[in-house]
Amino acid sequence: MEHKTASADEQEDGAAGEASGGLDARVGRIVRQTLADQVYGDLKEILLAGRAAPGERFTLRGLASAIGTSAMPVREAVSRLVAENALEVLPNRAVRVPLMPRARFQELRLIRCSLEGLATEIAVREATDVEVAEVERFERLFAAERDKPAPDGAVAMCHNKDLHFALYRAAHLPTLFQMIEGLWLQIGPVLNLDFRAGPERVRQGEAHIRHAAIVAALKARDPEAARVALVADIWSAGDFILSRDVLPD
Amino acid sequence: MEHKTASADEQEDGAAGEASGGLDARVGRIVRQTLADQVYGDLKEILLAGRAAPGERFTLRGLASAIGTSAMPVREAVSRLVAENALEVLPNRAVRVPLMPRARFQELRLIRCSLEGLATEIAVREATDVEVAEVERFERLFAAERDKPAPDGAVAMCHNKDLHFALYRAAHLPTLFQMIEGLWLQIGPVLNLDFRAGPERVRQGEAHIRHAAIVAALKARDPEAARVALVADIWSAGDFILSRDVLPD
DNA sequence: GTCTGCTATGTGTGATCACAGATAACAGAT
DNA sequence: ATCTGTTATCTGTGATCACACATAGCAGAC
Repeated sequence: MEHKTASADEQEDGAAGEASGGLDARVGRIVRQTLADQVYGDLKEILLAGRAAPGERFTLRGLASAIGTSAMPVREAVSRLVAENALEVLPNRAVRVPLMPRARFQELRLIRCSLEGLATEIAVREATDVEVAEVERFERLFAAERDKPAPDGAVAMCHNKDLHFALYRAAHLPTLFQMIEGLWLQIGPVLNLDFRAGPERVRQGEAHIRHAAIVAALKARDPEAARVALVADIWSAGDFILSRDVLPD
Repeated sequence: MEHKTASADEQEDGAAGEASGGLDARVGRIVRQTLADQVYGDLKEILLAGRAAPGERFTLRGLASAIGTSAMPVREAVSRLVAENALEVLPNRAVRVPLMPRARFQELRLIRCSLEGLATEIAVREATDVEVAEVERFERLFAAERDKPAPDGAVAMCHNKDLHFALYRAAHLPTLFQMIEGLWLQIGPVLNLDFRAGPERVRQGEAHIRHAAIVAALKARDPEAARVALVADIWSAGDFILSRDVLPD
């Protein structure tokens, strides 16, 4: 029915009176942060940073006591992560970070190429100048880490993530961004295996070449070239991981 | 570390003894069905079938008493749906099925073209003969409903969904399929607006043309043609909804 | 009549308790 | 020594209770 009038007004504004002038305009909106949201964010960060190994198991009560809350918020956070395939519950009701069989890894790579390629194309067309500059900044940070005498894999991985995410954010498509984030949540634990493989990975890898190509295409506003470079980046990084024999099946 | 040895064995088999011969091999595995899973499935079905209007609000306790359980399983099910953007919680902590602003609808259409296009391409290459036959069957059911004197929009919509999902399932990529399902979960409530627009929508729509093209390309094993036809299907259906003025913003 | 402030009701959130089932350690038999 | 059956502990699941907060309804003042 009239779902249009039913809402869309209680979304942003709470003050029904005058819009500006008084004290009302100066107080920042308080953001509700439930405990479950907090736990969810923490687990997400752990997964994205690759600080959890595939197959690693944990318990609700253990997490709860570690954080200092009851099991309830943890339960809710885990439910969300399970819905996003970032965690899984075994038939025995045990919770763990999912394994990554080769087939699943290849499927995720395929999906990533499609979705992140799309985001890249659009970002190249829609990015503001400051967003372009930010992508370029992370590209330089990554390159700088690579050229160090003793590159730190974890730091490089972080810059890599920031570079990609800055690019995808520039597409200004929130749902697409969120879906990509969900994909990274799933591959995070294995990407970690890649970047912690040792400094030689960062050195001999072709990531910096792809990154340079992406940034060049971005500055030249060439969507197709950017997409091709990004797909090459994803694909070659995947090949490296597949070439090592760390994935089961 | 050795996450490989840590598991992958307690996944499928519970019997550690001999593989066959005894009674063990004949008993079917019991599937655990938690209450939360049940509620989750129910809500999912409601959303997919379009039996919930955008903006519609509900309460945990209300749902719980309607189903006959406590609020806890409902809470967990809602958490998952929220994580998938199929439901949303307002800052006031109210739960509702999300509104669909035009921009969001267009974004989802874009993502759908990318993901469902990918699934279609692969399905055309990977589908078995029985899967091809099943897609064709749903295509005929849809066409039959369309040619009736008084087509039923809901029935047509159901056949449409079955047709698409049978196609995507034939790609044999579980994660991709799940992501597409998540997208349909989000557009379900507005797709409903489309198909309930009246019989003339089913009649004058170009869906059946696209569907026929998809099936033809599938049988001819022409992935690119199938993808093009599918994208055209998604795009034109979206245009129809956009042309009506039911979406806010 | 309109607006302000209070009150009552209902909501989500989190804690705690009870229960079914799974894992693991252990005792006994072969 | 290996295997089997038992028991003890722990884990997820669901119910129930307590609390903070939002909304709606109502009374009072201007």
